[in-house]
This record gives sequence, structure tokens and C-alpha cells, in this order.
Amino acid sequence: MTSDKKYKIEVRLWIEETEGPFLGIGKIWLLENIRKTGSITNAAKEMKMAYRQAWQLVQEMNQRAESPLVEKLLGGKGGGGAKLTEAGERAISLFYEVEKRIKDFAQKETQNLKF
Amino acid sequence: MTSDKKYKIEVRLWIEETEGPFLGIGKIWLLENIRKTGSITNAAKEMKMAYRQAWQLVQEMNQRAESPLVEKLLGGKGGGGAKLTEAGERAISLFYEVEKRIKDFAQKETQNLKF
DNA sequence: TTTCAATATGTTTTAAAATGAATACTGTTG
DNA sequence: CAACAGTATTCATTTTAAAACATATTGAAA
Repeated sequence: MTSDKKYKIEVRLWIEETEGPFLGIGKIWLLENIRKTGSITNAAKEMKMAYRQAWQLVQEMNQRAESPLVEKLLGGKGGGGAKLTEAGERAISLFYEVEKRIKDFAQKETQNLKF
Repeated sequence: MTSDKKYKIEVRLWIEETEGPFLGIGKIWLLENIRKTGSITNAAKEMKMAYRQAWQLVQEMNQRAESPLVEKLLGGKGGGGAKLTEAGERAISLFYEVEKRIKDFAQKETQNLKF
């Protein structure tokens, strides 16, 4: 073998729905942070993302999923909050399962890449 | 089965090098248009992309590949031009081969996606 | 030796996205 | 029934990236 710069394959995947991109790793992270913190506000802070943006992403997910992924609680103790629904939990699992299979496959394709 | 919105998996892949993203479908298209038109200028027009941007992408590719993917001809008849090197041709083939295998695999994973 | 079209490069404009600030709303709990 | 903290929403500001503009430079060929 001559020179050997290292090249490797990277893969990004997301779920597409009729209206376009529906669920990618960014929204998955948001879901996980909502689960962890119990609110959109704190999830957004955790991710250093604007609340406005986080809220919009949640709206979009909920509207375009067959059933909402996030349940939002308005008012009440602590002002409210947000938690994942069963569908939300399943979405996370499903996404990571598929992602793992695809990334593993992609890794196997990383052999003698030369440019 | 209950309701059935259609969800499908989309995949984007690119080649990563030590300094970061090296070669994705955008640069591949650029290479193909350079081959087709014989110059960066016309390739850029074809793609409705700014010449400056196209030129920069070519620079980057050439510098970070082990050997240049595009040969640039300066001055002379017609002002010069640009053509693919052997390495450039191989890069296109290799990219599409890997892309096809990964996308085919990803398609097979698109089964009972439900959200 | 002038012409020409493409490469090469810096500067300026424009457009798009993300962020930040401000404000109303909600409903449980003390 | 007032306080509280998070949701909901609008508007102004900032940041960022892309595009547009401008201008050298190059070298074969007429």
C-alpha cells in the first residue's frame, strides 16, 4: 500500500413523511431531553437551543405523528411541563434500532476507500 | 392494521476525512457537471451555483484528496477549463457504489414504521 | 501583441435561520 | 385568590451562510 489518508463513511438518517422530513437525530435528542427534564423549557436549556425552536419542533412532531409523541401539561403545579407519550418512547427506540443497523452496515462498507 | 400514514427512511452519506466532511453528493454532482461542461464556470451555471462556491469546493477536494480530483487548465484557448482526473472519475464511481449499497440496505429497513 | 474565456480572489449584499426579549395564558397549590 | 413556573406566541435582533459583484491573472491562438 502506498500513502494512506484515512477516509470513512458517515451516515445520517431520518424518517420522511408525506410533507417532508419528520424525525431525525435532532428531534430524538430533544425527546430524550424532555424525558430527562420534564419540560420543553429545560430540555431546550440543556441543549442550548431556543425554547421557541424546541417548542416548534414538538408541535411539528405531534401534528405529523399518528399520535402525539409529547404530552404537554399546561398550568398547575410548577406551571406545567411536558412528558413523553408511549408513542414518544417507542419513536426513540425504533429510531435508534434502525440507525444502529444502518450505521453498522455502513461501517462494513468502509474498506479501502481511496481518493 | 389501524391507520397508516406512510413513513420511510431517508439516508444521506458522505466521506469523512480527518479534517471533517470531505465528499458528499453535492461535490459529486459538481464533479459530474465539470466532466459534462469542461469548466468550473459552466458547471456552476448548470447547477445554478455561484462560481466562487464551486471553485472553493474544487480547491477543497483537491487539497484533501490524496491526489487531485480535478485538473484545472489556466489561460490558453478558451481561457482554460477544468477536467476530471482519473482519481476524480474513480471518486464518482466509488461514491455511487457505496451509496447504492447503503441506500438499498436502508430501504429494506423500511418496514412497519409507525409513529 | 491583442483578444478571449476561464481561473483566481477579495469585498459587498442579500437572504435565511436562529436567537432573544417581551407578554399573555394556564391551572394547581399554598 | 395570589403566586408560580412552564406553555404559547409575537416581534425585533443577531448571526450565519450564500450569493452577487468586481477585478486581477493566465496563456494559447489569431
